Amino acid sequence: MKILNVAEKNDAAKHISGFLSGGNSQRREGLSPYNKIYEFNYNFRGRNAKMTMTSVSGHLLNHEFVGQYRKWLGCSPDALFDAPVMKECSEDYLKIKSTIEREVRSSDVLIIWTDCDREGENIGFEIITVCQRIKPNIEILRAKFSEITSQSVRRAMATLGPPNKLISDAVDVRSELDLRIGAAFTRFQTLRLKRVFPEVLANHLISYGSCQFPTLGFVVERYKAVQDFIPEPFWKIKVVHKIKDVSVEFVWKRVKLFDQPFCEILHEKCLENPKAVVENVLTKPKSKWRPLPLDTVELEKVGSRKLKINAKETMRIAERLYNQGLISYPRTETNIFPSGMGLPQLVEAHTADNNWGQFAAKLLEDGVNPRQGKKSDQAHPPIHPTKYIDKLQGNERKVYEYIVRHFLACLSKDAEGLETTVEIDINNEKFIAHGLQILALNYLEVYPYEKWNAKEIHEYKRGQTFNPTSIDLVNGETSAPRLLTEADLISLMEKHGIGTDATHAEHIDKIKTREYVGLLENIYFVPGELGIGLVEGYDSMGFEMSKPRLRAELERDLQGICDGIKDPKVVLQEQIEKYREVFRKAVEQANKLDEMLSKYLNTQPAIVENNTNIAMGALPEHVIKCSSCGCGMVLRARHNNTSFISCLGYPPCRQSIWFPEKVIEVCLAPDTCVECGTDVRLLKFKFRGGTMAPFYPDVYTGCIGGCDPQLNAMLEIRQNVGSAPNVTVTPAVNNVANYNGSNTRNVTQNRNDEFRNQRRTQPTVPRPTGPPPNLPDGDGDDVQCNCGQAARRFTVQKDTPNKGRHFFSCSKPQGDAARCTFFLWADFTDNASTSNRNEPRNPRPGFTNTNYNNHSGPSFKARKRGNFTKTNSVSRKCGNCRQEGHTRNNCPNR
DNA sequence: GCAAGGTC
Repeated sequence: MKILNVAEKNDAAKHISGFLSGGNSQRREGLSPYNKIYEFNYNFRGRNAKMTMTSVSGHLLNHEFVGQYRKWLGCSPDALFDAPVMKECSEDYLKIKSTIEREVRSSDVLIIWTDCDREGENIGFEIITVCQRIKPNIEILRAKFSEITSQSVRRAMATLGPPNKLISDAVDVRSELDLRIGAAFTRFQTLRLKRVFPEVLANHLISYGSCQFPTLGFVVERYKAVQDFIPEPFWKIKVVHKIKDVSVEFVWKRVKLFDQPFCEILHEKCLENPKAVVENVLTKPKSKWRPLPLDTVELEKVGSRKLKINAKETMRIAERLYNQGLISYPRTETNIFPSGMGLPQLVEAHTADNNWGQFAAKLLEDGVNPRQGKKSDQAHPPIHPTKYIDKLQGNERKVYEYIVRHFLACLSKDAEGLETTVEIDINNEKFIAHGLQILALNYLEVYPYEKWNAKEIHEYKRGQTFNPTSIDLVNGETSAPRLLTEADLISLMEKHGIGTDATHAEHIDKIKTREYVGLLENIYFVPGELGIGLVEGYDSMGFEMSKPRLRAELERDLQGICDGIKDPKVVLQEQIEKYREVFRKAVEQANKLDEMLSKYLNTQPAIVENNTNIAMGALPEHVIKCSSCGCGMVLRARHNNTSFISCLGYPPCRQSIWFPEKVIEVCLAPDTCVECGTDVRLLKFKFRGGTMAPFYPDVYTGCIGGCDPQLNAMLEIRQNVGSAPNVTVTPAVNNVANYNGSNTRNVTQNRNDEFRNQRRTQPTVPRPTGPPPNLPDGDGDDVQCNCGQAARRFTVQKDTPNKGRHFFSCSKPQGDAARCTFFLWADFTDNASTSNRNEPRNPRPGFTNTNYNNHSGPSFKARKRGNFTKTNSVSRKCGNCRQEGHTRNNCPNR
């Protein structure tokens, strides 16, 4: 028994196989240099199994538009709400995919070890998709683990279960929506605004994204709050009691008042009888808590706030440290150390350091005592050092040192102090003062990023009275809020669920790159003209494009999908419709965007029309669904006026159907095929005279969807077999068949019913389709080939839909130079009474790779035999019974 | 030339 295990990343594969094998796994190379293969033996369900463990690197497949929809001018941006999308493997990950495809061939079971979060479940299904294409019946199991420790992975092996499709579906919905909405608005904005403001925005990419826009929105909102702020004067009473050098300030319990005369009266009252009476003295222990184990968001915030390294750069450095094996995985939401982490050993490694070594040693003596948070992503432990090093420089050193100090601090003890609170009364006005005495710094000794200042206070006793040194009326005014720092922005994103811990820094970086925002004094975020113009432009239309609400609503729907309450198809469609409507109105009111941007860019807008047709032609209609990837296939013309059908999934999907030279013209007929369904459009052909079998008139409307194998054979329809496309049709939530939207579907359906009724009452071209006669290969009865000799009967041997079917061909051996290219299906000559039109023998051939004979030789007309001439004349013989006086359409022998 | 989400 062989079991293929696939983890989300190499690091996880390495550790999981290490734990499962007891450290006895063998490593070998995969096709991707970054994703190794680990092998070991394992007792699985009481049997000795050979375990193979490899990994992906995050998502293996990505949603992409297909064909011309990828091109910016290939379609109108609003078409992107319906355009076919597929999940495909990007170039960079082909080697990973190939490794998995290779390994699964010899495997009996597939175990998914991706991270146990939503994205992980989806990545799991991507792996499953790839594996099932190679091995459709492979048994699939999901390992669920909350951390990568020996105990946890063994428990996961003991509790294997099915993967959760609901969770994966939710991610697919999110991913498809992000693509459709992002691309539609980005193209619309960019293409329009470059024409409206050619001097300023000609070379700008003006992107929209469901995370980047709310992030921009936070910056604009705070900036406007600062701009719009109107200071308000206030007044308060301040009491100071100074003895020698120590000055104690008592704060008014009313804090401050905005009513000056009232405040003056209270102040006067205090001055009338200024004796302070101590009403209460309370001294109690106070601690300052050590930090929680470090997660990504905290690292980014501290990087920005304390180390003065922006979040993106902090993460880049952290990744580098991780890749050198110096720290644990830096993208984690976990702030709880799992049991069995071996924390003392990790601390031990730092005892030799000149700066924090002593602290580490003392920590070991006292015993580690990790503070426990409440968050776990069930995949990664908190960020911690995994190896000691003292040779780092610059920012790498700063980040590493912070991670080490944070690690030691969170395992240490809270700082301890004594806080004294003194409450006094001056003629019925209450005041309060605090003092702080620090007893033990504890974690603060190793954690210079936080301060805790002692505050001296005199000794007071309850009931004591004293005369304050001063009782002053102080005035001030309220001040505007601060502009946002990067740390503030990350906090807001986290609070509103914008992005993930792994992507906050990227969204912030993106709005900087797009010039939507800039930095003031290198710290504070301010919107640029473009950023504020866009936000206010959409605001003026009444859309909350830059507010977090839309994303939060989607998040609720996604949770509903995960919980099995909501249908992913419905959620996807509802969201698409919602944004399609917003898009439609945005296009309608695009001048508001122009006006707002004009104000901020200080440039007059050029007048452009309000539509989305920005240099793109009409979209081609689908002929048929691609048998390989499920996208639509469309009719295209070559330079030499010949036609072919190609998949919209090109280039990843290279399926195509080439028509032979006998087809002079081909175009779409108005109807779809009643037998093959609404996915298949009828085609109107014009054939070169005499090149087709007799019952096909020169102008013929037919179906290549599979219900008419004769037609397919005569048109030499075959699959262009290239490399297997690296595509997967988007499952469940989208397919090409319904891409025209519900209204169009109904119309098509109605039209189709009409056509079906017509076909019931009107004779149409019959198709000799019955089962192949059970004949031995041999002489061709009275059938002659183009050489004028008796043709030989053969049977299709290849494993195709035509397998077992008989055909006639030249009797000379293959390779003989004199051999002619004659080809004729035997059932063309059989009595059609054996056929059953309602049960086509090739229900959906899917353009198989049958190597039909080459028809480029002499035409049927040139190799005329009595019963194979054009049939569009009543003087010729019937294609069905070969009698004269009628055609196949009205053959009495059918 | 587009999103957001994973990760060497």
